[in-house]
Amino acid sequence: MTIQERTARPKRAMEQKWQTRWETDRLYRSSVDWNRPKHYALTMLPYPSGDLHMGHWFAMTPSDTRARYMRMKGFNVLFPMGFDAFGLPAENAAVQRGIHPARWTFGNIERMRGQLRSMGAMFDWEREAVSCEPGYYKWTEWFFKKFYEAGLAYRGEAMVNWSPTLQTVLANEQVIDGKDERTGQPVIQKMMTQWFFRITHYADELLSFAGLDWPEPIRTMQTNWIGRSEGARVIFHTEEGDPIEIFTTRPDTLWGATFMVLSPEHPLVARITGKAQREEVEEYVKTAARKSELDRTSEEQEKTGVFTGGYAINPVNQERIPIWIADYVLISYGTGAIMAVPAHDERDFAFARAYGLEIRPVIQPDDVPEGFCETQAYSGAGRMVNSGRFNGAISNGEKGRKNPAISAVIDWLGEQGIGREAINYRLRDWLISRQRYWGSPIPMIYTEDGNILPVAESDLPVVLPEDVQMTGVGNPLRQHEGFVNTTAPDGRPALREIDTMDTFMCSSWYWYRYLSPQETAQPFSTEEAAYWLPVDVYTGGAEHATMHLLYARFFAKAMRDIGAFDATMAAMQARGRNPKVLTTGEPMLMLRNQGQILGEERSGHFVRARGRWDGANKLFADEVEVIDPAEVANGDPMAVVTSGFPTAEDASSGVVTGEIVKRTENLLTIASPSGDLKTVEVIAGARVIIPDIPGENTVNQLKHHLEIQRMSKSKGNVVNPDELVDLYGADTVRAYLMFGFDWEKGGPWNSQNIQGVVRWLDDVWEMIVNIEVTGAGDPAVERQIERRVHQTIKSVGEKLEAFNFNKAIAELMTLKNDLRAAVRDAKISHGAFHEAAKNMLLMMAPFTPHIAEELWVYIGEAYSIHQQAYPTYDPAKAAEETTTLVVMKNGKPIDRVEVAVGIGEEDAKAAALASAGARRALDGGTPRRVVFIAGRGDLNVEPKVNIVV
RNA sequence: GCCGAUGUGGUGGAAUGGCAGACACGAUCGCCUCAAAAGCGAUUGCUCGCGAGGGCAUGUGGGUUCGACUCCCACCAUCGGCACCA
Repeated sequence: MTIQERTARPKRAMEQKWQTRWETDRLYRSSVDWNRPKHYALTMLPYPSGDLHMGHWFAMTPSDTRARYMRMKGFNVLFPMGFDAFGLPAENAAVQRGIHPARWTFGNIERMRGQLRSMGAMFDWEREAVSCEPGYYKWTEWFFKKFYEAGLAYRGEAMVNWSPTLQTVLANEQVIDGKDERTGQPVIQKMMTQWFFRITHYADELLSFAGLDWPEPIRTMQTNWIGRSEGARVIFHTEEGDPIEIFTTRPDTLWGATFMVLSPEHPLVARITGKAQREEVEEYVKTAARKSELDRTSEEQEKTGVFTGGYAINPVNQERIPIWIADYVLISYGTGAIMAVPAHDERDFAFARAYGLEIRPVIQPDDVPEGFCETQAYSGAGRMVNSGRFNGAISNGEKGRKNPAISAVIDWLGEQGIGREAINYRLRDWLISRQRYWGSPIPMIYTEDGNILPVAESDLPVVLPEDVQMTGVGNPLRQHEGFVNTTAPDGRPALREIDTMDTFMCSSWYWYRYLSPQETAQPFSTEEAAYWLPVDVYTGGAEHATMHLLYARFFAKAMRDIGAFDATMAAMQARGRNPKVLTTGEPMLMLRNQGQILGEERSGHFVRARGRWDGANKLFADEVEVIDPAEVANGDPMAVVTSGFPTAEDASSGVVTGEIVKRTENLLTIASPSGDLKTVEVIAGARVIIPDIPGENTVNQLKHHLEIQRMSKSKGNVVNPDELVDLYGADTVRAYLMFGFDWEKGGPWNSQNIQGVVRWLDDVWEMIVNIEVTGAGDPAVERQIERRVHQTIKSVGEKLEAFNFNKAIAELMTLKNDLRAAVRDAKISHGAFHEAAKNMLLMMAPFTPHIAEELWVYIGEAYSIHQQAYPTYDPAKAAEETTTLVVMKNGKPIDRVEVAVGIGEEDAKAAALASAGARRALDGGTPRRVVFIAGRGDLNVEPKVNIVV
């Protein structure tokens, strides 16, 4: 070994050199090649919010690593990228800063393109798609039109958050505590006619995940979201004869219905309300309109409701029962009305108790005495009672037809013409209308004589006009006459639909557009689709579990049913590929979710603020002094700030001490040693002393405490990837994100731990570039290195396939440690070292593509490393000769014995019992039992012997 | 509230029911240096013991098992989603 003159590991310049070269060589352009197996790797596309943040790197670079690995394993890989570019933040920017949504969006996209390139990912930029470009949203509109023509889109009523002040609809996130977040004015719930997609048509199909490798929790969440329940629809009538349809999963309890409850929005409410109750009912309806659905259905809420004065007739026994309204019944679920059976339903029970309504048991459990319904509802099995002809029928606690009582009652309801068997879903149809400007137009027109017609295909896209006034009041499209006024096919004037589409619509089909983003004749190219579809692996955040991923599945099924895949399937057939992968209507075969990167915890400045008290909790400060952490001897800054003051918050002293937990401009919130929060207003011209920062200090330099929470600009806890890339290089940032976290879990950012991957890459560089390996080498050490290389080839591959990026890098670090020890001890020849280094670089290439390429070329191998195959695992070379037999006493290890791999049960037990640890533990006695656990040579699992005493 | 997940050293995290803490960060000590940083070497879950060697430890409390971070039951805490943020 010879130490040469050291060359420091280059970072940004070297990385940019390779990025340019790869781009020039079109290394990552992917094209159809029927002679090679394809792999479509997709990662969720970003919303162009301004800057790429750590979360994007965390989502995309591991996905890139896995895509690169698949490429080295021989797949023809497609790994595209684009922008989900319509949405609310662009409108907010327009209203708040007067910048046009389009300019804001495209400016951000341009910026983010550059940031995405710095990752060194293998994105095929020729396939980039941007959802707010007419070439893209033409097809979003086209899908709407096709769905409409297929009966999958319709007009219906839905509640919106209506701001009377702004004359506009607000998003849920814009409503805080029932008030508009911007103006603080009240927001009401209002019914509005809007466009829906009939996703419920596919409810049953969406419950099937056959052939999909999706995480179990996601499948469970989707199943619960769809919420299929079996039961019956039953028609009650008011005394006046108006029908009220209800859905129940418990028709066997119909005889226990002692009242009905309508949702406050139910259309019959006004009709049945009696004169005496009118005022109270109207007041209640108004109050309910101010509440969110979440509040209304919360079990913690006190059940509220009012009597309408009306009565209904129970069709099974002709009983007259009162009709109430209550906000725990939602108009959007079932029929918006329920029969209330307080004896056998928790919520009905709580309501009946609160308003003194009758509770009548109709299911009698076998082993519980009479009066069992006095303290809580009973929802278990039993015999029907108080139910006329059905008395004695067994209700076995099962749902639907599996319950004999329910089954018998359903049949009887049908015979009597009172009701029928029915299935209800919690899933609601997809409301796609948005009363916003920055979205894809809905290609529909309204004629003078009241017809609603789709825009002709030749007239698509309906282009979003650019010359609008964004004021935050009203809908800008309504005020745009050139947009609103159009002509019907018969030449007469007509009005355009001014609602635009939910942005989930744009993101429900983008992976098809990636196939051919320049295509003008159809949404995607048939030839590309026949080769690449479906997506093989989709990665993204688990927060999209239900909505985006259900919409994506719905879209694929709807596309299938309108024939959008017919040509593609024919082309597949012609190529000898089974088109069945498209007939299932499933867009992605495999799904994996990453966790979230959170902000790093940071303590705030510990300060002494001096000034004048204004009441007990507020101080006007003319001086704020930060305690220098370096001066804190015992590590407790709180003790230092309080020292020297008799009482820290002594009213006469005019001093507040403690940690800044929050700062808004010149208002500080300070947590005092006792834990009390004090407000300190730093007056203009106050002296601010921060020892760390030389010169004159200002209040804006004071740091407040940061909790571990989502990174966001407003919280001031954003870690900027660009700065880290400048400092360490993209390889290091990529590797750290993959090594420092469990990818599926995420976690708080830690700026210290990145040193681990810095040293890893430094060591690899040092070993290959700065040390000349000479000498003969030690055959035993060289054999051991070869063994470790092959074990690592296997484990890194397995771990990457399983998305265990942190474990894969740990394996690579371990291999580096072993190789470095061999080099340091001069136990390896140049040839053996070269072979090991070559394999190690090939394994590193997917993770750290730039340094791998640089060193690959440095050791004299042919460019590019990214066109090489992943090394082949040789079990013979990986095999161990000996292994450690673990001797245990009652499951706890007490000794270890070196034995041959594959040792048999008898030999292992004998060796274990002969060990020093076993003799000590047994102390001459005999074990009660001896258990042998065989080793697994292929998995490097050691054999064990458990001695039970 | 409902649905889903998570909980392991000072920190990030490893462990098909079979050696808990791999791989790292940090810390401590030593080497190098005029010094510092970097680098190199060693130690590092807690605890009793001079030592050999014990005991205790995976959110809490139970259970199953020769053996439980892992499986089951109950509870606590935290995170994601709840239909107009994306």
